[in-house]
Parts: sequence; C-alpha cells; structure tokens
Amino acid sequence: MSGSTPKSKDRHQEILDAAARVITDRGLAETRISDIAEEAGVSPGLILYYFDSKDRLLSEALTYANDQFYLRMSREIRRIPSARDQLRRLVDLSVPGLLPEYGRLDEWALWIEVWVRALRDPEMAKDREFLDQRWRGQIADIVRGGQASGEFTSEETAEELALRLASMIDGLAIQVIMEDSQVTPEHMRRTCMDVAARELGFALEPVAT
Amino acid sequence: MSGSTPKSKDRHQEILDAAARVITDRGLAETRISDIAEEAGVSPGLILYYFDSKDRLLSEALTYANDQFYLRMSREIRRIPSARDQLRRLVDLSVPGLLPEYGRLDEWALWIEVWVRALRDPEMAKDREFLDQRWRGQIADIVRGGQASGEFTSEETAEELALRLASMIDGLAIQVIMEDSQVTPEHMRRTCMDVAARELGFALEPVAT
DNA sequence: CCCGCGTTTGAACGGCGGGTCAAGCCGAGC
DNA sequence: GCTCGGCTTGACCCGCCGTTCAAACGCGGG
Repeated sequence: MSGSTPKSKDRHQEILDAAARVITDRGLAETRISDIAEEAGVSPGLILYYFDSKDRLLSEALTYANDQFYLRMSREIRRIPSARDQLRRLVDLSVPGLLPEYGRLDEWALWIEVWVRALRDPEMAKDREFLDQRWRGQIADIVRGGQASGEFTSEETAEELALRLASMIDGLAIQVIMEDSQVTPEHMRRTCMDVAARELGFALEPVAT
Repeated sequence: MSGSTPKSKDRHQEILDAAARVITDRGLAETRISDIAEEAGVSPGLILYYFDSKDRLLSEALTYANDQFYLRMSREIRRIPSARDQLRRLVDLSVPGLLPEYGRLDEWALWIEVWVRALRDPEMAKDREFLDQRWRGQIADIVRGGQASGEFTSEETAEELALRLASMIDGLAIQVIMEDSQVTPEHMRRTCMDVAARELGFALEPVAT
C-alpha cells in the first residue's frame, strides 16, 4: 500500500500526515511533538529537523489536511454529470460520519481548529480565507453549472447562493460533529437538500422511506 | 457602577468575568492563570483558592459568558411585539460587530472555543448541547409566535425552521468573525433575513439604500 | 574498504506555568 | 484590644515539553 516502505516518499509529507492524524484525534491543544513522532514512527528530534518549529508544523498540517480533503472531493465531483447529483454528493461528503469510507474521525474537527487558530494567527488567517473561499468556489461552480443547464432556476448570483449553502453546511456540520442529539447525520443531509432545493429552485424527487 | 468596589460582590463571579474577558482577546490556548489574576486585579494564588483547577475555571467561564449573552438577548427580545421584528433583532444581535454597543470583541470567538473543547471534554460537551439547544429554542419560540400570529406562513415545524436559521447564522457568523473579505457584517444581515423570509414565509419590506 | 555527508537518534537543557503552602492581613465578635 | 477564621498573597516546587546538540548510522562514490 501507499507509504508502507519506511524511507520511500517524502519525509516531510509523512510527518504532515502523522500530524494531521494526531491533531484529529487528540486535538490541537493536546498534540505534542512526541505524539507526532510516535505516530510517524520516528524520533522527536527528527520532527524539528524537518520543521522549524512546532507552530509552523501544526499550521502546515492543518492546511495540508484540508487540501487533501478538497482535492479528493473536487476530483470526485468533477466526474458527475448532473449538477443536482453533484450537489447531492457534495452534501453527502460534507456530513460528518455519513460515509464511513471517507476520512478518519472527521475533517470538520480540523476546520474548527483552523478557525480558532485563525482568530489570532495572521498567517493561518490568510490560509483560512483561501481555503474557505475555495470551498465556496467549489459550490459556486456547481451552482453555475446547474443554472447554465437549467437544472436550477434561481436568478441569484452563484456566489450568493454558494455562500448560503456553505454557511448552512458549516453550521449543521458543527452540530453533527458535536453529536447533538437533535441533529443526526441523516437529518443534516435532508435539511441541506431541502434548503438547497428551495434556494436554488429545483424539485426534490420523492424520497423513499 | 457595578463591581467597582473591590470586595463588594461575589469574587467567584468577578473572576469568571475576568476570565471571559481574557479568553476573548487572548484565546483559550494563550490564557494563563496569571493573566486572569491580573485582569481581575488579584494574585494568582487566589484564582485557585476559588476554583479547583484551571480547566474547571475555563469551562465555567465559557458557559458563564454564553449564559450572559443569552440572558441579555432573551430579555430584550421578549419585549418586542412582532415576531418579524424579534427575528430581525435577533439577527442583528448575532452579527459580529454590527452593533458596537454590545459585547466586547465577540461572543462568537467564545463559541468556537466551546466547540473545540466540547469535542474532547465530555463535561463541556454536555454544557454545549444545552447552550446550543437553548439558542435554537429561543429561535423556535420566535417562529412559533410568528406562526401563531400569522406573520409566518410556513407549515414546517418551528424546531426544524429554527435549526435552519440557527445553522445559517452560525455558519455566516464564523465567516464574519474571521473577517472574510467576501462576507461583511451587513452582507450577513441581509442574507439571514433573505433566507428567513423565504423559509418562514414572510415578505421583506422594501429596503432603503 | 573507507570516507563523507545527509539523516536520525535520544539524552540533556531551560523555561514556563499550574498548583501548593506558609505566612500575613483584616474584619467581626467578645 | 485580643482572638479567631476566612481571604489574600507571592514565593516556591515540580513536571512537562519545545528545542538543541553531539554523537551514531548507513549509504553512495571512490
């Protein structure tokens, strides 16, 4: 499998991967350099041989992980023909824990860490703005496609509609990842599609069950 | 004014207030006991005389601050007669930095800290669920009122509508507090009311400017 | 076979900060 | 005015962790 041979690829990347994994399940605040080293199967010293400081490593790891997620999702969506189906897939991929195949615990946990950090760290703030706008851009592209093909009848700008959908998804995902008893993954999925249908102007086919 | 005499009120509360202030502008991760002590004008030792540990203090401070915000908003909204105006006011109060009179930097910064912490701390998770549900409950009450009075024509349950509005507000508030260049406070306000009008079923009066 | 250099190790350092504590302060009650 | 007990102080302790560093490792080239 990928990355099984010890010294194969880029150590840099191996460490970023390990860091992302550790942050995801311990949380940024509880992440020690030694944890990352252990996860990566190397000595603590080596971490600082490849990165200038813990802070830089953590920031890089956060954006790196979000990058991965974006690329995976983007690649997958591009090959879906219908805008409505693209949207449905995007929503499914965004619901924490809906599709067990994807992601470890959850990319959303990392997003929240990014937000906290971006509040005080200008470097992270810049990265965050880029990531968030790219995320909305992805949605806007889908919307534009749907408007062009006539699947969506709304006359609002794609950017405004994308902002609404992205905000909705963000807000709901937070509740889901927190395991709020009133907001299940399935509930989030339905709510997102409901609102999308009304905002974009398309009909939800009647759902079974 | 309130709290000006040194030993007047409850030290407990004074410390919680100070803690909330420090967390708001330094961030949870950069908050030291000595910072809180300094902010409260007492010695570091005293902090741990009143609280068992730093962790407990921080958790209490977070929920305390959110409590304050909720109570203030709740009290104010209760005296507004029209449901539509209640909603408008709730939105205005929720937009970070829209009304300079209220709040220090922003209650939203604290929310994000709560979320991060709730991901790993079961105690905080419980508090968070309570706070979030109360927040949605507040919105649901407004919605119910509007449905009863005929101001809102949507037939959806108040709970579902409240979830949608709350999620939308959360998602947008995050972007605003991050100072995303594409999401200004004013933009958030308009978007919230737009979506609310469509979801709840009421007409926005024509806006000046 | 040996050299040299990039990589890797893990022991050691140093500072930071949470938590402890013995000692003072001060007001209330006698 | 004295004593008692709750408040308050700030110096101190101690473990933790980011960072440094000297030494070892191992591979490719000569």
